[in-house]
Parts: sequence; structure tokens; C-alpha cells
Amino acid sequence: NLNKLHFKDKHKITSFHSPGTNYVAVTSKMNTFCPVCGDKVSGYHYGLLTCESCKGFFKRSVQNNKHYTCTEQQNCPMNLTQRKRCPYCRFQKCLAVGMKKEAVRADRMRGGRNRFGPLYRRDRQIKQQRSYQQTNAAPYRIKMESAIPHQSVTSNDLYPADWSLNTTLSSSTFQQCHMYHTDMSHPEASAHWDCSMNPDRGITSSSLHYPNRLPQTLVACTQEKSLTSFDYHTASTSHPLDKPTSESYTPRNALTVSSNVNTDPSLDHTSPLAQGPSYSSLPSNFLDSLLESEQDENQLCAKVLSSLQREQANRGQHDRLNTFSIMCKMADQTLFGLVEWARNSALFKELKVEDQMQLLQNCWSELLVLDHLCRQVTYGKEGCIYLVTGQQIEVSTIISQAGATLSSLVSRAQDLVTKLKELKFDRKEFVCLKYLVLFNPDVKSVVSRRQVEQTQERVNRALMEHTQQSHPGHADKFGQLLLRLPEVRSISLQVEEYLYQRHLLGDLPCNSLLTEMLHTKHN
DNA sequence: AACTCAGGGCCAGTT
DNA sequence: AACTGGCCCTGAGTT
Repeated sequence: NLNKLHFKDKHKITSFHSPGTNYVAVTSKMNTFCPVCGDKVSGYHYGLLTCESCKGFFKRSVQNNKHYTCTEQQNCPMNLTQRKRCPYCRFQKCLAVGMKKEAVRADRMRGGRNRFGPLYRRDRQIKQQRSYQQTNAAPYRIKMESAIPHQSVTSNDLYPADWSLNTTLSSSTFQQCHMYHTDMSHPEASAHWDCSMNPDRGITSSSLHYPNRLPQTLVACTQEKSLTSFDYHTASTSHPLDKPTSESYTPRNALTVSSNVNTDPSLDHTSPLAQGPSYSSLPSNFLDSLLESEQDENQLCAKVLSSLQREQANRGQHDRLNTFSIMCKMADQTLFGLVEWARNSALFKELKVEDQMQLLQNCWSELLVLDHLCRQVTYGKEGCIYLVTGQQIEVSTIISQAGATLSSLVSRAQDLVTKLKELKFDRKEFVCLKYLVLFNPDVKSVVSRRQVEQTQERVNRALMEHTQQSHPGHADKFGQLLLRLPEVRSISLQVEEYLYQRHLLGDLPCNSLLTEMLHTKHN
């Protein structure tokens, strides 16, 4: 008698004995987590898949017309263990994720069906379709989900079996795999995302060693005006993304061949950048030259992966990085890549080193956000976040596991991704936005303001011409793209604020470029 | 007619 | 006393 069985056992039996459609429906329900608290989903309740307890909580709150208050800052972490602490934040999260008050019946009539039936059906179809696609595209995922028991998922599981065994696996292999990250989808792992529960708070990355890192130079620059271009150049050759043995810097392309920091590209008449006033008639050449200094995504992916693997390998069994720390490391490595990108750019090299420092210090977080957005537009699947390592995480999982601030950041970024996808955002436009953000003449204490302004105008004009040429039917694409920049700025400021708060709690790896950038700004 | 599943209610346990 | 959350009852819609 199934009705006499425990709820959880009922689902186990149903899923075990019913292959086909029913199996997919039940297993997908079992494998998803409540978007409010991360507990196991028991079915559709008031508009979406939630757990039994949030269903009950939402029902009681609406039925009894509850008005809760928050004793904190109205952004309490919401997870399995903490959901009871703040009903205000819990109810707000219920509403935020889309639970519908109107589905709670005023007449309290039992049974029957409501008007959300079609909505649930459509949602099921989408999930089933997605599950089918993933099953066919990524046999790996099934292996992970079935092989890794829920009770012992650690940050180590960020690396599926093959990652830790085969360190030479190519990045393209990873990208084909659509691997899913299991740590975050586990309720217990949510602790890693919420400040107040982070068991690894205060983690010290003593095993990290980034000799002569650029950020120290950046910080030093704010204190010592006499920093020479030589210091800057030497310091940045020891990029942590480089192999530890690399002693000399090898430029990636012709634009960066010169070792002279203050090279004037106008002297190089073979460079499209040096074509003077005529460049505007050949915007594609100018943009192509900007594109050339772009870092190869596969290379970046491989570097970040190997760096993370090295780091984990150097750690003891009980000293593994938690999810948040891993994300910070990824951001940190990406940031290094962005600094390297700027440093290699011929336009940037034209500037005085002090100005370079100021500009980078001003826009590093915007560059990170732009980089994230571009990766999502290029590789991201619907409802997923594509990491620099080639892994994907479902947005709903992050939102269910993270606190309010991080959830809101992810949502805002995803909204922007949607808009950019609608605009058919391409790589050239992305590079232009990066330059527009980097060459910001409004940054205080920039000495060569006019030069920065001219470069910004130049890139701006190239962007306008490109959008007009490549999308003649979309007259306002240029304006639409520029209109996204204030939101990028706003998100980046929220990112900085969030990271700084986590830093104050000791959650950020001490020895990171991120930390130093944050420090410099707050000092 | 039997089944499904998302509503509501109940109540032992917890705060 | 109020709240929580797991389990059960109900009944319109589906098969």
C-alpha cells in the first residue's frame, strides 16, 4: 500500500518501478531543489516546484495574512537549516522566486485543480526536454548524479572523477561535456554560500604563491608615484596563469611584440591602430586588431583549470577549498587574464603607467562582469551559468542556495544576458564595450585625460560603425548596447560591495588579486 | 472508472 | 502559544 509508505519511500518506489516518462518526471523532481531553501522538492506548489515545508509555510503565511519583520538587513541566508530563523526573509524569497499568493484559496476548498494546471504542464515539458537534451549531450552528468551520493558531496566534487585523474585533459573536452557541478545542488553545500554558515571562514591560502604579482604593483602605485614602467612590466611577467617555470614574457600576437611599455603604435605603420584618421573608414580592420589581443577562451579555461587542480592537489583531504573559495579563485584568475589583456593592448600601452593603474583600478569589476556576460551570451545555455572552467550551474540552483545579495546579483546578470542575446551581441561589440569601460576619462587623477577620451571616442565610433554595418536593420543597436553599460556598472559595484563584505568576514582567500583590488579601493 | 496531483487540514514535535 | 513540517485527505482534471 503506497499510501502507507513514507513520502520519500513512495517516490523511490515509483521511480524505481516506472521507466519512461513517469521516471523522468519523478527523477527530475527528486533531483531538483526548492528554490526557496534548497530542500528536496515535493511537487508543484503555488506556482512552482518547492519543498513540502515551504509549501506549508507559504500557505499559512497567506491564509493567516502574516506580516513578518526582519531583525537583520532583510537579506538573511535561506537554506535548509536557517529557513526557520527569519520568516520575513523566507516569505520574501517565496515571493521573489515566484510563489503565487492567488493560488492559496480564499474559500479553503480542498482538492480539485487550479488555473495553474497548464503552467505546470508546460514547465514539466520544458524540464523533460532539457533533461532529454542533457542526457543525450552529456552522459557524464548521469554518471555524476547517480554515482555521487548526496551525503558526502564536498567541494572536491567540483572536479568530476576524470578531472582529478587526468590533469592533461584538454579544455575542449570539458566544453563538450556540459558537466554539471553537484556541490551547489546539495543543500548541505549551501553553507558554503552563506556567510553566516561558512565552516571554512578565515581560510588561509598559505599554499598559494604568486610571486611579484601585478596587484601589489597596482597597490604600490597608489602609494609610490615613482613606480617605473620597468617594475610594472617585470612584475606582471610572473603571472600566476603562466607556467611556474616561465621566466620571460611571450607576447601572443604582433600587436604586443614590443617590450616597450610606452610604444607609440602610430610609429608602426603596419598596424591598423596606427592608421590615423583613415582608420574610421576601415572600422573592421580596427576592430579586428582589437580582437586579436583577446585571450583565447580555451587557453584561459585550461589555465584556470590546471591552476585550480594544482591548488586542490596541494591541499590536504580536510583542507579542500569550498565552493565559494573556488569561485573566488576562478574570478581571481579571470581578473589576472583581464589585466594581462589590458597590458597587452597597444592602445593601453600608449598610456602612462600611472594612468594604466588608475584605469584598471577603476574598472576591474566592470571588466569581470562584462567578461561574465560575454561568456554567457556565447556559451551559456538557457537557465544555466557557464563558468570559465567550462562547467555549467543551473541558475535556479544558485538562487536556491545563495543568500539574497548573491541571488539578486545572479538574477540581474541573467536579465542582462537575456537582453544582450536579444540584441545579438557579438564578440566585436563585446571588445568595444571592454575598451569603453577601460578608457574612462572620468576617472579622477588620470593625467592624460585627453588621450583616454580620444581613445574612448575612437572605439565608440568604431562600435557605432560596426553595429550599423553588421545590423543595418537594427538602427538602434548601438544605443541599446551603450544603454546596458550603466547596469553593468551598477552590478559591478554591487559585486564589489558583496565581495568586500565577504572579505571582512574572512571568506575571501587572503592572497588574491581580488582582495587587493578591493582593499585599494576601500583604502 | 481509475488515476493524478496540487490544493487544504491535521497534529506531533519544536521553538 | 505559536510555529514547523511531514503526512494524509480531497476532488477537478486526465487517461
